[in-house]
Amino acid sequence: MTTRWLTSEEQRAWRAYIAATHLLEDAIDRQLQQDAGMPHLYYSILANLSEVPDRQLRMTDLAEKTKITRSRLTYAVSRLEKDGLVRRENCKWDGRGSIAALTDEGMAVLERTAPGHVETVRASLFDHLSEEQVRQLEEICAQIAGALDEGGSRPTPDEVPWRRRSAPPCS
Amino acid sequence: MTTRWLTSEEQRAWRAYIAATHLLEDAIDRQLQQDAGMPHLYYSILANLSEVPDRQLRMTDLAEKTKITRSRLTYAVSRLEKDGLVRRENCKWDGRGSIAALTDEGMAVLERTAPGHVETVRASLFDHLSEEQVRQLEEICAQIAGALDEGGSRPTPDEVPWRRRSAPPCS
DNA sequence: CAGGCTTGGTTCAAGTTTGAAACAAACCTA
DNA sequence: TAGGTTTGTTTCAAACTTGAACCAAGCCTG
Repeated sequence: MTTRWLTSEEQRAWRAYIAATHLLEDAIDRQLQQDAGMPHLYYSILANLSEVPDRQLRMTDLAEKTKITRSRLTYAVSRLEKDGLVRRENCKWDGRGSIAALTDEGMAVLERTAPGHVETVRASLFDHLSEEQVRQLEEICAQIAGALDEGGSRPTPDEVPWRRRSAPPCS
Repeated sequence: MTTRWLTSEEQRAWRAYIAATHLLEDAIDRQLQQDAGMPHLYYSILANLSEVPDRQLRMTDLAEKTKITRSRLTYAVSRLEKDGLVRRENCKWDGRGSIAALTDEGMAVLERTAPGHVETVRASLFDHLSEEQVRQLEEICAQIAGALDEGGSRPTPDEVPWRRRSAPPCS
């Protein structure tokens, strides 16, 4: 089949998307590196842990939540562990498993740096969008994520007792 | 001032955004790494060069267009040069300047791999959005990029004769 | 036109990411 | 229950990114 090239409308959207994501990523990373001494991804890991019961998660679940590869997560958690913000434990129910748990210090860092982070997200993103656009953005991103996430997002196994999931709060 | 936390609407949008951008980036990178042997950024560099008069650009202009840092660009161009896809030249008008020029081989690689890339962008992104949403996405991203790009996007100096700019085509 | 500031690029070390391979525990299935 | 497959995680080397120096070449201003 001959290539379905992008329409000029799509091209503009794609280019704007690339530019916006690069710039936004840079802004967020720069601020967090400054104020929390870690890149955004690492902050996200802490944030995700903080919102879950017992503030701990199995590596694979954490990778799934943050949409990153396992090896990337392993590296990140190792660094965070070295910094004392996360502790690794063995999974009691599954000898293969490994659990990342937020330490008190990790929680403290999170609490201390969250305001600055949120402020940056606001200043970089939401301050420039109308409420309507925020809704549109969510819808658009949810659709994209949903489509690309097949296989990763198999239905939550609530019937499996030892694998709790939880509800979402912050960044 | 007390922190303006995100509303739950904003939180959902932010999380969806993070997920979507991670997943999309991964999908695009994976495909290009497979089929073109280079990550998306490197492909973008070639693409940007291909669309500009004479298929060459000063490093700083190229960095500006792709929204990346100069040092990142230096590294990338070095690799592309090693691969024979880009050639470096000295800027005739400015002794400090350095120019990256797309080689014929670079152009060939681009032409060979563009269809697969476009197809992936389509399959990963546009196929999941309505025309209306594409417009919304562009508007949203343009606003974000515009806001974050101050200082980088000083008015195009058309009055400077030796620094041509040009119109945009593909990815 | 000398000294100093600015601009365009590169370099370097430290940190991060990638993807494939290695391991080990758990889960079959005959 | 032995052997083979799947699943959870780490490891390793190669590639990439970061940010702070650094080096030149232009651009003042006195």
